[in-house]
Amino acid sequence: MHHILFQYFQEKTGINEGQFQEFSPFFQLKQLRKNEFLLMEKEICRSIYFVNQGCLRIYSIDTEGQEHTRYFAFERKFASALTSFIQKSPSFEFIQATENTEVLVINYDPFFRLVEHNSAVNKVYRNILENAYITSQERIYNFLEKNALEKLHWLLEYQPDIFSRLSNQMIASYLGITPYTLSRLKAAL
Amino acid sequence: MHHILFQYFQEKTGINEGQFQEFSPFFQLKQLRKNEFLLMEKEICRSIYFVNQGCLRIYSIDTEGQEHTRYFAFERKFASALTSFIQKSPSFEFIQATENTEVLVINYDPFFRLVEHNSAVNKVYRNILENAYITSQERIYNFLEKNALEKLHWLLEYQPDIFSRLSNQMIASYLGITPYTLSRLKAAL
DNA sequence: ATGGTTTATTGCTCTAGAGCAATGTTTGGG
DNA sequence: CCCAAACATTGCTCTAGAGCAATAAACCAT
Repeated sequence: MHHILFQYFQEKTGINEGQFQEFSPFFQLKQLRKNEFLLMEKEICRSIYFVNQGCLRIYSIDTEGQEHTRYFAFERKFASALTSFIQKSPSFEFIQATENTEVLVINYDPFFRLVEHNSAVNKVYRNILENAYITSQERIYNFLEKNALEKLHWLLEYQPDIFSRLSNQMIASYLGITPYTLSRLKAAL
Repeated sequence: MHHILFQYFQEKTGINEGQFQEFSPFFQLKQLRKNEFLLMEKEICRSIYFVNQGCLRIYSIDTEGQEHTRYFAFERKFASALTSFIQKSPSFEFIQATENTEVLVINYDPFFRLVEHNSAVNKVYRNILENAYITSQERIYNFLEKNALEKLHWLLEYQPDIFSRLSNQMIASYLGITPYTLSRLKAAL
């Protein structure tokens, strides 16, 4: 069950199975049922998750009760409420499984010990941060520069699979528009 | 002139002056006049900059000609078009000095050699990435959850110094609103 | 299959903020 | 110190998309 994670590390760092096994026991398997939460708002996020199968949704709820989805982590993706995890601060984000999901979990202390002392984990963490940043930038510029229709086109082009696995409500909250607007735009496509 | 950078490294990693001098020659001093560019759109960003004195503005121009400012790097901050720098891809961002500015420059190859082989630089790079991500998130949630007036209040609270050093046009482009709206809101405060 | 709950669609109204134009104010180079 | 160019303010109009309400469709547990 660590096989997918090994592949991931191999691609990113070129390590072999022996080197992988030095730290793989720190990643523990966890099964989640649809809608189960890994993290609630205000809790400190103490783990990073690697999705073997399924999907995690990371979102926040603003003062008006609006949900804002930041990220959908599908297979072979790491996910965490990174700001909370890094700073050990209360999270403003929720992490929830959108379907039955299998994840590998690693906790803060072993993770950062490995970041300091294992060059493969160091490199993968750097890679996670780099990708988190780049994804985040892409999102900002999509919000700034695109209107609702352009955002929808962007999503259709770059993440079309999202439409078959997630509800319109979730997609709308990801695009930063209302489900009403999303519905109208889809009808007019 | 590397003194401020040494302080920065000392705070973040606890290294001493001897350890700092092992890599500090890779950072070279550069003087910029007001409005001078460090990077134009479509160029590949091949350096990271540390601001000794002054301010760098990182911004993009969208298809409608609108400027969007992502970041103001004041004293003691690192700045780069990170996405371009990391991926060696053409930048969609500009980097420009908003006033006469003194920076320390380090280029891609020596930088990443140091990231791999010098634990202080590795740690500082991780820290740059973590902060870049956290800042970026903060910005996304500010855009999603706040209206124009709330964004202005947020800026007044957390970065009030910006108002005395930068034009309203730049501030508006940072908040994602028009200068008209900013002007009206300020008048009504 | 069947009924009840959740989710999606669509007509209608309303508003925050964009954009233009005209005017006033600041700034810095000669 | 002065004047041109850049920058800021403000009245007015317009629009993308929010929000509500009513209806239709999809989903799920028994």
